Amino acid sequence: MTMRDLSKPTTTKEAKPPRGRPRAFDREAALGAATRLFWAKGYEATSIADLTQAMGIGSPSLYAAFGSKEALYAEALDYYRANYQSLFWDKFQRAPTAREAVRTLLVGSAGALSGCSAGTPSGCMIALSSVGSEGHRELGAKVYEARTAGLHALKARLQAAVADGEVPASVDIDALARFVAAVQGGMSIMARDGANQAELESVADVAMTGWDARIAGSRT
Amino acid sequence: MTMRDLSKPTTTKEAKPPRGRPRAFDREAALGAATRLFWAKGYEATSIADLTQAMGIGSPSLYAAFGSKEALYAEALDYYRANYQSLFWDKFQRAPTAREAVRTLLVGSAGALSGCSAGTPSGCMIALSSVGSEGHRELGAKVYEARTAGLHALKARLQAAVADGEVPASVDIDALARFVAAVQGGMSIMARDGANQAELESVADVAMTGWDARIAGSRT
DNA sequence: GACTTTATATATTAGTCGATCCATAAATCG
DNA sequence: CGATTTATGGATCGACTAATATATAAAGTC
Repeated sequence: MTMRDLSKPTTTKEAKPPRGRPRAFDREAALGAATRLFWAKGYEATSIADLTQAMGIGSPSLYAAFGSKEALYAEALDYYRANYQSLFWDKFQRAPTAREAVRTLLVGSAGALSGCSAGTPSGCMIALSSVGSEGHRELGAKVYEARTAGLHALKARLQAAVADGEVPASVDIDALARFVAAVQGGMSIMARDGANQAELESVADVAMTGWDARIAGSRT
Repeated sequence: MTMRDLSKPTTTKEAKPPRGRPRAFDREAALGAATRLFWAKGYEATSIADLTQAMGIGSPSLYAAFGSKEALYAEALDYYRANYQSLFWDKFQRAPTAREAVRTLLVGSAGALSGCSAGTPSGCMIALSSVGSEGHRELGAKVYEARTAGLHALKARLQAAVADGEVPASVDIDALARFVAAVQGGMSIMARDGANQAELESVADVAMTGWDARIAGSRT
């Protein structure tokens, strides 16, 4: 007669616990710990021993839950995008104008990348990942896709702005999008070197000056 | 009686060959090969076996000549700066104006980072190095110094431009220098993802628009 | 020539890597 | 209850890691 009795009867899964011994750790929390470790140290430099210690589990549990180090890294990339990168990309998507979208993206990046959120490494895990150069082709392709997704989002927003009349059609959309992506990537490198939020925001500020000049200049 | 007899008598070193068996390989060439391998794969992912194969020597010769993997990487950083990075930083130093210095730096970076020079990896070895995050503190400090050296050169050139009257004193020197450094760093990330020279040059072009607007805007 | 010094090639070191085996524990099913 | 299924902890696997020991080779010095 409680709400609990009716809360999930229509969902096909999760009604019954699985057959065998239940997992003794929180899979999501362990994945989060692994993500932050990969984020801070990179793929190659992070060992299974490092991971099991940070996750608080034994290696057999790690392999049972995630399959392999590569599979764990792939899941960590998804976890990062969903739980950290989305913070400022969501604002980008919701902004009313392309200019405000880019501005909030760069300013939000300045805050997030400088490591203000306690317990998170500095810089973007995806921008700074070099797993593709280290000989892991599949993971490299996944990181590459994640990186280009940002560039495509910028291009799409700019094209929409051209359609809306916010941005003149004479603007080089690709160049402007790549410029914003490059500034954001550079901010990650500087963040890893210890740049603080104010310093990164000043970069974003200059970049917005460039944005405005580029759009104003194309009207001639 | 030949020129050779007189060419180096005043130099205290290199006159005589060293005492024992002479080295059978070209140390500089081997260092160059090691540099390009570290450059392409990063420190952690490059093994001694990879290095000895690329350098064409055995591991005892490597350790006799360079000391350790870390010492070899440190020398590779110096080799990179002297033989690759100097190509576009020299132009920066020789440019008559700060604007031309920055422009030639970014355009030169676009060419060099996109891997046009045959046989060199894409992107900047120093900008993309994550050796400091991988737990190697000394090497990380060396990479950090190399990265900040570029930023300091930019600041110094801007200050000189202010003294010359090229740039108004109201300009935020630090922000502008960091902006240029960030753009250059972002270009390295894009280069590693396969961006070609024209794409990187378009980024440099937008960045220069930002530079001009920033300086013009500060006059108000 | 004998002696010293340095470099190379082969083989090997102790340690760490990612990944598993095994025995035991903890749950559901019948 | 026994049977089945899954998870865990400890031990361990072969492969690879950075770094060396040993023996031989090639140079200068005397």
